[in-house]
Amino acid sequence: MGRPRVALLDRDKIGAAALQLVDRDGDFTMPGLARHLGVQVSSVYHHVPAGRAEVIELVRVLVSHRIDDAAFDRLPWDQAFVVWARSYLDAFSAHPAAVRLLATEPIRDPALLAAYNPVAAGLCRAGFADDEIIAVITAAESFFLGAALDASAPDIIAGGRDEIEADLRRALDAAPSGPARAKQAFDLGVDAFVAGLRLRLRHDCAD
Amino acid sequence: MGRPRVALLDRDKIGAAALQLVDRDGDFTMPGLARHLGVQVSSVYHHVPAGRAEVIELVRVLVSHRIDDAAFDRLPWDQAFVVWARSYLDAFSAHPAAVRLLATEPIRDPALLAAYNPVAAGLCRAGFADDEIIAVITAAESFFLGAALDASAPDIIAGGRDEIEADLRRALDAAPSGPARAKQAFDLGVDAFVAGLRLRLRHDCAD
DNA sequence: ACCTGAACACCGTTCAAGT
DNA sequence: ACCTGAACACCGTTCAAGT
Repeated sequence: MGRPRVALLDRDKIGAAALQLVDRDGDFTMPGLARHLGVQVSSVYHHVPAGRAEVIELVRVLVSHRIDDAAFDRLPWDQAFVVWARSYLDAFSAHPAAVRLLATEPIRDPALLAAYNPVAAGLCRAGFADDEIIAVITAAESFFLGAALDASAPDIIAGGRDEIEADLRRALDAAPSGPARAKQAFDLGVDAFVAGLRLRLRHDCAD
Repeated sequence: MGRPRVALLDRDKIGAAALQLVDRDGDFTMPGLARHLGVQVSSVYHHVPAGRAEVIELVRVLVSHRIDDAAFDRLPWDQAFVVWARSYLDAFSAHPAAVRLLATEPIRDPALLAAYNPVAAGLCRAGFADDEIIAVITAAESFFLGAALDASAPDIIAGGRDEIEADLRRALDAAPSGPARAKQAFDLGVDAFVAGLRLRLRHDCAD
């Protein structure tokens, strides 16, 4: 067939198709992606020279798109932080299977780094020390990612409770089940983390 | 050759060999694992019917072995929490490549669940509400896992700073580099989280 | 530049066959 | 029970060849 008069493929189509497959099947393969696009595998590689890893980065951009870090420009830092956290979990929870794909692949797109601008600016205005801001962002994101992985994981198999003792059993029985479990843990974590940061900010001022 | 007079393989050897390969190569394959053990692939499957996923669980047990949750039996909860957190990160940092393997695979071994007994008991004695204890543990572990992933990730590519604005740039310049970066973020996160939990505990008592 | 078609080395898993 | 040897379907990636 050779070169078509209008290009059949572009990076946007490839990323969107990959995300679609991940949402549907929990994963994607390069041949499966090509099939889904009605094209040969080698055609995909022409638009995505780094192969599968690059496709995963395209998926990352699509999934990360809904993260709202602009709240730092219009709200006090602690309220903005909660909005940021929620939007982060929401963005990843909308594509549970994608989380496992994105968690282990290092971020390649430097443009995604720029998304932390409003966060850094907000934390700076809040009074965090210059040499602590990256640590705050990193710790927050570590928690967000871990929570997203937790939320995307299949429910804990409560079977085989033989070795579980009283305290843990009572805690397990009292805990909510289903999606509410992950949500409670996330809200508690965000709440505790922000409260801890608030305290740290106050102590810094006292110095 | 048929059945040997003494069994060549057992689950311990398989797990240890897999972890060794992961530490050396960053990953393992079933054929590579068999080769490393001087055996045919099908022999491995005889000891590990669920295949690769089961081998990963063997690796998880080996890596998780050094997590010290017994501190909750001998220290105040907040001090024990810090010991637990540190040992968790240390255990995973000793096998950085294994983290990516373990993060995405759901935990299958119910015996690993029993390891939370001392944690649950300690948090219960500390005064946390029954229906909050699992949330505290889950939030903590989400953060630990996210931090372990962060620590095992290759260093951020600081190149292409075109889109990075002043605040973020100043924060990046002031932040430590190398392993110290992940460590600072982890310590700050643990500190803030524990401080937030302490506050929550105090509020509960005031009710 | 953009796509096809065919190929390569390799993967996870299975299964009949041996002792 | 425990291991061998061979096979299956499939994967990620590459490359010459077409227009």
